[in-house]
Amino acid sequence: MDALGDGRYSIRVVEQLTGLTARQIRYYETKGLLAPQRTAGRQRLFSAADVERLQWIRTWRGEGVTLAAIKTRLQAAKPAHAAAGRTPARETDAWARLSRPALTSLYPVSDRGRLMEVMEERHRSRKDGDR
DNA sequence: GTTCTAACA
DNA sequence: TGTTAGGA
Repeated sequence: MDALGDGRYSIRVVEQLTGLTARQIRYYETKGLLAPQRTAGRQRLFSAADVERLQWIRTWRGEGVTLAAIKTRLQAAKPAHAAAGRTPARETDAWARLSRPALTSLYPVSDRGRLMEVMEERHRSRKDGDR
């Protein structure tokens, strides 16, 4: 039960992808850090964007950033222009700083295989020293 | 069988 | 946070 095939992931897959526990993921949602869509049965369906947000949450949390501060960063990073369906006029906003460059910095790899390895490493460190 | 919410360890 | 109860 993993890939839903259409860019949406079950919470279990998101656990593997982010190295977070389902408990944490649900908790972050209650804190308003993300709002994955739901199935009719109320099960969460995470988009790639949701996964990306969670990866940032995990990274920042590891740096000691509080959830409140992370929420602010994510809100700043949230591209209002995306919802508006147009390109942002200013490339100097938070979104521009936090998107491509930051992700590239976190995962300086271009092949999916290596990316999965990196995430797996993070997943393994979840239970111990990484906190 | 998987995920959900709520609540307690 | 982890874990479990009790449902959907």
